[in-house]
Amino acid sequence: MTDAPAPPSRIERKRAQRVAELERAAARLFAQRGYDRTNFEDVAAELDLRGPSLYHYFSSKEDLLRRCLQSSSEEVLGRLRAIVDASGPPSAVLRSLFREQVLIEVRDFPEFAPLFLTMPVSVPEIRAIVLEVRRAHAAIFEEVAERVVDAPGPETMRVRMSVVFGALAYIPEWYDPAGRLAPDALADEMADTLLALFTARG
Amino acid sequence: MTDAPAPPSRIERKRAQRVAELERAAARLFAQRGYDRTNFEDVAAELDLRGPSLYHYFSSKEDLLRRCLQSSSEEVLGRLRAIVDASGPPSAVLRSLFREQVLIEVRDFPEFAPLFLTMPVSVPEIRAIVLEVRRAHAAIFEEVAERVVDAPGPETMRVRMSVVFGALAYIPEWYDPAGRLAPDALADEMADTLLALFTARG
Amino acid sequence: MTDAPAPPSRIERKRAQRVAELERAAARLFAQRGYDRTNFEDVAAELDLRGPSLYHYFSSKEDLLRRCLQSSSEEVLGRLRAIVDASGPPSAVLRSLFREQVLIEVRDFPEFAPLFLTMPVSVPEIRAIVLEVRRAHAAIFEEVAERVVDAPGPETMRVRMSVVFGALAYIPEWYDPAGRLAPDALADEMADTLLALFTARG
Amino acid sequence: MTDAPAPPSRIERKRAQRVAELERAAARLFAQRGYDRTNFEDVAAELDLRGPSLYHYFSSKEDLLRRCLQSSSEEVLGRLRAIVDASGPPSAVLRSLFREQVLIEVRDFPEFAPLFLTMPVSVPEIRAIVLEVRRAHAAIFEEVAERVVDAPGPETMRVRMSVVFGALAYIPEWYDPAGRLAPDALADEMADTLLALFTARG
DNA sequence: AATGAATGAGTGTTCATTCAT
DNA sequence: AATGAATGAACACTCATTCAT
Repeated sequence: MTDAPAPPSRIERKRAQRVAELERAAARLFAQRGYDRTNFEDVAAELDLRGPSLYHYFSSKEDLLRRCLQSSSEEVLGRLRAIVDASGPPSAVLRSLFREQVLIEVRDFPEFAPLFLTMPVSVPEIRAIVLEVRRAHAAIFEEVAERVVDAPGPETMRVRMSVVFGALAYIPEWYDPAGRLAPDALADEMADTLLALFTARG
Repeated sequence: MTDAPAPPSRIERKRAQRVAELERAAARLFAQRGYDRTNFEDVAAELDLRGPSLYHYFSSKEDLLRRCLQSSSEEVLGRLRAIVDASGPPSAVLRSLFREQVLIEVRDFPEFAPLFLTMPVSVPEIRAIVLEVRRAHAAIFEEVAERVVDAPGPETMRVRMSVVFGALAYIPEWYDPAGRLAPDALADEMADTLLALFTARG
Repeated sequence: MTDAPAPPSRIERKRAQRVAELERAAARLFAQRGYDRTNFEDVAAELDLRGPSLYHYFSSKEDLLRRCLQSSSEEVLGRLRAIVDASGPPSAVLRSLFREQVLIEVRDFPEFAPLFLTMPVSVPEIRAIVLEVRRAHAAIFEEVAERVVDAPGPETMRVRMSVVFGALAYIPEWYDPAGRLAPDALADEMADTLLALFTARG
Repeated sequence: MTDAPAPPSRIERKRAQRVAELERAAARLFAQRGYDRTNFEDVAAELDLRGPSLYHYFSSKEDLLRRCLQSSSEEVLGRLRAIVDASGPPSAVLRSLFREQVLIEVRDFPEFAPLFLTMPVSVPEIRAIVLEVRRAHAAIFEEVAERVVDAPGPETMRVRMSVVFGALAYIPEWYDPAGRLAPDALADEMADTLLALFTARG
């Protein structure tokens, strides 16, 4: 009864690509300057457009941010869940999660990661979205972490997880991809360091 | 050359107190809403004043933020340096630093800590101040940390320090002072966890 | 000198019909929301078109309104003049005019009547058109009315005519075609009431 | 327990006067151009101010209109009710109401009357206010009119009242205060004409 | 004929800042 | 010291209009 999902026409593909470009540009500016200090004119200028043109693709500034968050979170959470689904000893899975998260932040989605990690969002409705994504993100790590460690107290566990998330969130603030530490090396080093929080003798 | 420091008159003391109150109120709002979403009218309202009255105490909004940062950073860095100056084995000093930092964040300066840690500052000049304070803050920890650990590579050290700072910066984002974990307990737990990064067998 | 009026081709007829549909849709929205709050996108949507498509039929928004006014005023004025042209005692003609005007407003052209009567037009050029139509419209009634009444002073006449036009213009504001009073009954009642202004003993 | 109503200070009186001036200026423009075509800049310019300055007195454009409606409707309805309260034969009271209404429109509140009578309001919330005032306004006339006339059918009554309100609402559209007909003369003429709708032999 | 894309002009609104009182 | 008044700058958003396809 429902229409078969029509293959995207050439015009739809072009539009989708434009939206993706705009989201990337917007995410970069949002992360750099914060949501409030980022205006439509500047986002549009990144693609040689004028501000009001963005309204052909996004219904409002809030909508623009929402879509940045949504499309990137889907991708990121998908990748992390794929790792969890692959079998293996829990500690190996956890280490892979750490590595993947680092690579996501510094190599694959450097524009989007700060949106969830550090960008302050004053609009309450969007703040809720960010928190929800963070919760889903945290749940992935916590589920695996609990299978690695032999049950410390719940508060101890919470503190250790906070160290993990704090450390991961902090990466974009200090890591310089042009520096001596390659993304892969950072991923390994960080993964080992964080894994030790759960496997080392306390 | 300079005037002898005259003892502060009663009026001057009153003014200094007012400034301190305003700084605290402003810091609270800055941390809650971000710098851009915080306006003079609302800061002034916290002390039953109107917006323009703040110009008797601060020359601009930027100046207000700068002074919030300055007065709190002086206090915080002073307390941390005092711990370093007290003698003791490096690992004990490092642990005390961690504890102190946690207590500063959650018990003694909950209003000010987010200013350095998470508040996004788009004004470049102030961003520089924040970065400078962070650098001084980090230096205190790094100096001690280097005496604790038996020289891993510099990149390893950098990653570990980033875990420390990330974890410490993340605390205000998740810690609920009204929850089961008392500030002192959090301080101990966090101190132990972070110290293990440097003392545990790698 | 002019081209012989070629018979309208099928395409031309289709186009004329489309124009008429668009005018009716536009008139409805203009009357409902006012000229300023009515946009091309919404007018076009009534015929499952997009905004810019209207430029195939109208050269501007102002032109659209102008044509709404023109085509409806031609029809309306034509019908009223036809009544005047039919012979009969002046009071009977005047009564018929009142009836016809009421039926035009509530039954035959409910979309267009408010355009002349109540829609505010801020665009000066169009305001002039509306006023011109109103003048032609008024002239029809005044010519007959003057033959009915035995010459009261010109100011008295003017006041009475203003009552007539005011009352007629007010109808779309209060009359509910779905209510107890059928269009024909309203037309009779209103015609009698207005006619009494000119025939009753003063 | 409650504070005695403090006498308005000099500064409060000045502000109230300013608000009244702004309301009058705004009403004039709203009536002339309609709500949508009237912008803050132009309203402010009437008092040699700039647009944003109006936000010291009105919280929004909608608020400005709302206050125009409120303050004028209070005054107008008060004056009409005072006439009803004064004793006298119903037909004399009704005639006085008609006179007063005419004088309100053309002499005392020429700026405000069109707001209720002819200005189209697209903002639904304000439309409701206008309708509510119109209802209260109509109720005053209807109550007296019903005591004048010896019970025609309800529909006849409704039509006659619609003629009254239509005629009264139409006045600002055609009456020229600089013309031959003085406000008082118009008031008398109109009052007699409208009264005849209820007293003349049908 | 129809429209997706784009834009310039215009507008309501916020707010840091100035100044006279 | 405090503030009411005022404003310029900035910005989100709307919309009629143009144009290439």
